[in-house]
Amino acid sequence: MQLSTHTQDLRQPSMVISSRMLERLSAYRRLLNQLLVEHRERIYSHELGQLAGATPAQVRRDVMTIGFTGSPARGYDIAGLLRRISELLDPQTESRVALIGVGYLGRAVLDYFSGRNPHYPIVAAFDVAPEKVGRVVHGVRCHHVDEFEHVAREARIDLVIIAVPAPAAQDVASRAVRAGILGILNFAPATLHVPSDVYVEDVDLAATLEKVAFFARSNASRREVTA
Amino acid sequence: MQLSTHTQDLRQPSMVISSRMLERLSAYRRLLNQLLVEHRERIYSHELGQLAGATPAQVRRDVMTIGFTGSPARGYDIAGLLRRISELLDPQTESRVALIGVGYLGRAVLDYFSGRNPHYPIVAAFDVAPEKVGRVVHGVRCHHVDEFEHVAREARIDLVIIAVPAPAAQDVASRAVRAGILGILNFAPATLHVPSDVYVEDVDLAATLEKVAFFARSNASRREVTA
DNA sequence: TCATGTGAACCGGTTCACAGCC
DNA sequence: GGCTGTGAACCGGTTCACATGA
Repeated sequence: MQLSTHTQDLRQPSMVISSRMLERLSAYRRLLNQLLVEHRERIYSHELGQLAGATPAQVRRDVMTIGFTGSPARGYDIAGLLRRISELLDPQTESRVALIGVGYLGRAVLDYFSGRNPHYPIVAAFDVAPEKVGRVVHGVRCHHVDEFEHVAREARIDLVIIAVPAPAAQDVASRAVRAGILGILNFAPATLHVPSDVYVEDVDLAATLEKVAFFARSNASRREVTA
Repeated sequence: MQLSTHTQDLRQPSMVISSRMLERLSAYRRLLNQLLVEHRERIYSHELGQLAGATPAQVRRDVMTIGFTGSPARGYDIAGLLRRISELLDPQTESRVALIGVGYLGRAVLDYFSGRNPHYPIVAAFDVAPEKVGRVVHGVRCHHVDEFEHVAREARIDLVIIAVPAPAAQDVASRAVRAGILGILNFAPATLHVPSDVYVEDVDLAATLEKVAFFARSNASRREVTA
């Protein structure tokens, strides 16, 4: 019999949350927060769905999956649902983040995250350029990449954001893995090869723009055909 | 009987390319390009799969879907496959892009794309800050957002990249739609409501980092359990 | 009446497994 | 033998449709 507290205390034992669903939960949370600020108290699945760009059925399914319950008469309690989602998404302990690569994109990322979400503080930055090493950018000290393992263990880094040129990406990823990090947000257009217990999320800006162009075009030709 | 050239000439009549598959095709292309530079001529599905982080079956299925054929004895011809993928992904006419929001992220995007891919030139930027309007950033002139419709029609903009604060996002998106653009790459953490023939791709950096943290954590606890 | 909760059907995408061929 | 090409099975995620309840 298991009596000690453990990480599942507040979570359904066998709840499986997919990547897609996690994105929706993020969106719901953002919207519910806004609604709460506007002193709105309750909401129906079709309203939240409309706001989040999801179907009512999907909202109900998501809410059900995370083990929250509304009432047919009054919909969902906004504050309660918000609490439940945050309980699920926010880590028990903060996840400490390092940025590798302090170019334009890296600085944008620093700016974007600095002071934004206390659950994911960026506590160190790394680069190879001598003029950047030693500097403090957006409140974060920049170290040389060669010191990564040392500094990362010291600062107890859990996650890294890779914003280096593609040819350097695998190298810094391998360093990060050696330093025991658990997850990577990769902006470099390169496929990272890491052990399967390290989670990698790729954000390829060029490919994303290509995608927009591609589907925008196919929408356009559909428009021509139907016109 | 249809004799005139039209956009389907080089494409399979009823080929359906999903979002996921498009991302893989981008990755294949990147890798094939590299291989070609290294004077490699042929490649097997399991090799390309390994490089791209896909299964051999998936590579074969993708190649089949785009109507390219290899040989069991020698695998795929790299140059030929590359040509076929580019034929599919690259637009017949360039897609002209505008950036809205010239903050850190906007500038990073400008830097990232400036001179990179001639198929998607960023030809104009927009902001509301008086000190930015009129300036030239990374080779792109910055206009006031109020002039969007006028400038966008003049410059024949097809796509916009939105990098403004969330509260301003819907407004600039609506302007863009009114100006007749076809696709939006949206970095603002807001759900954009646009007509269904406008393609929107959201990139939410905060949510993405949250996702990495979430799955990194669940990997970690799995690691503890199996350890 | 109208909304939630949910089993069941559905759908798109992935993987299997094998025929055909060098 | 080992690869490609591909129908068929499979799987996860979405949507349907209806029982239930205020």
